[in-house]
Amino acid sequence: MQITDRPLRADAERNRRLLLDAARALFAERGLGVSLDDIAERAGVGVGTAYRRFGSREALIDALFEERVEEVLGLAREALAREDPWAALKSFLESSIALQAADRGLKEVLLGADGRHARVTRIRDGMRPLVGQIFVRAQEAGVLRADFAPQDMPFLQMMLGSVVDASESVAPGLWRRYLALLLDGMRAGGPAPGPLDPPPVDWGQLTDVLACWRPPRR
Amino acid sequence: MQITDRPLRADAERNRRLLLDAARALFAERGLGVSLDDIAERAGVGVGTAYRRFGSREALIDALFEERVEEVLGLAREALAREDPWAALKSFLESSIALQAADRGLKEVLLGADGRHARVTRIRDGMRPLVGQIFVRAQEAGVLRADFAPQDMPFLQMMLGSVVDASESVAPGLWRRYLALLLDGMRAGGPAPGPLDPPPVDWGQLTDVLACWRPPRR
DNA sequence: GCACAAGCGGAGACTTGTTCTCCACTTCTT
DNA sequence: AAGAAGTGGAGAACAAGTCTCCGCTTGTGC
Repeated sequence: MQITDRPLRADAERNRRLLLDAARALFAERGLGVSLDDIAERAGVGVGTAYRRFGSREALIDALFEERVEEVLGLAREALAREDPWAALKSFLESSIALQAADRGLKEVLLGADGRHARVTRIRDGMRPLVGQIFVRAQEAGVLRADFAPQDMPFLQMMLGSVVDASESVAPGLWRRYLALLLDGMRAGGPAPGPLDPPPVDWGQLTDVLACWRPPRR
Repeated sequence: MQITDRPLRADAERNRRLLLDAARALFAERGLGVSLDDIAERAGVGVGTAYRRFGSREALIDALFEERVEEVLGLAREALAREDPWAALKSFLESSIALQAADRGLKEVLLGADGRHARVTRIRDGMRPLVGQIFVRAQEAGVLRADFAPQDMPFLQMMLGSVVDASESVAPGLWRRYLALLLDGMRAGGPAPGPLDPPPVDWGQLTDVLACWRPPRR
């Protein structure tokens, strides 16, 4: 474990960056489950180097996601900045799922496999009031059904996340179809729902999707 | 591997049943991932016995789920027997998710982790026309939105399945809330949606749910 | 340039968790 | 009572990960 803050030698610093970059790419594409060995290989350095630099996979994850907390909170703030309360809700859901679809690792950090961890509670605490505000505003404007609650948010993420996981490689963006469906269910009053945007997958694609569906761990 | 069909000795037959029963219980509660060793332990017999009787975990799974295909198809037929096309759709969704919630192993077989397998295609082929009929009937009656398709069905199962997995131990039946939401999104015309039936989880429960959420395998 | 602390690579020890084998022993069956 | 059938469970074989160790290499300061 590296503790001192004496500056690293130039080559060591370069390797640190290579590792961080490799980790970011691998976490994004395969989730937090990737081994430090895999990351080291991708970075083109030995495993030993990876362990000397970060001590453990956990520490590397912390180093990586530290910087991204703000990015996520930013999406909520951006959504809140919109005039129209419904558009705010919609854009928040859309952008946060898109972020999750683009980065499996981030999704796993946010949904909190391992909720005890500080990195999770930090994000969650920052998020809660913002999400609350988005919801309340939409409900006061009468566009979001009154029996909906901010606690429902993570479940929407979960549901759409499961579609992302299953279908992203076969029909990327299919999740938007089900987001549209959910939004129609969440809408109170207002105009008739628009058409379900991405069309459904065809039977062949469906077979492919199900062929690589995997049950959740444990 | 047991191939001959000469009748088993009485004690061997009894052990076979014990194993099947133990497997059924364990698959239901923990999914297809349980090891044959675990099953043998639960059954109160040695591992050797389990392997002599079934040859492999796969063979045991086949033996077990063989008999349940009909049970699942039965749900669809039962739903189709209903007068009201919307009630048929609703009850089919409800009963099939309830079945999945009660039996993780069955869910994994149906959603097809391992779609190449014969047991899956059998169910799927039997299911397709029935689901198609339920959908078409609801659409012709003008109660199901026209841009919905039978291929959407497995994704509904997936989405609700992810809620089941995450929340069943903390807030059993919470999935009904999101089923109600989805149904409201799927409905065309007709009466205003009823209230979202189970209320949302509270913040404490949500923390518990997220604390044991696990990302999908691989 | 040279000395040497800092850093490196990656084989392999260790861990955990499976699947499956083997065979001395026990139990049914006739 | 004999012997065929069946049993249990230690442990071999494998898989996939985490992390250590140490001989060799390299950047840095003088």
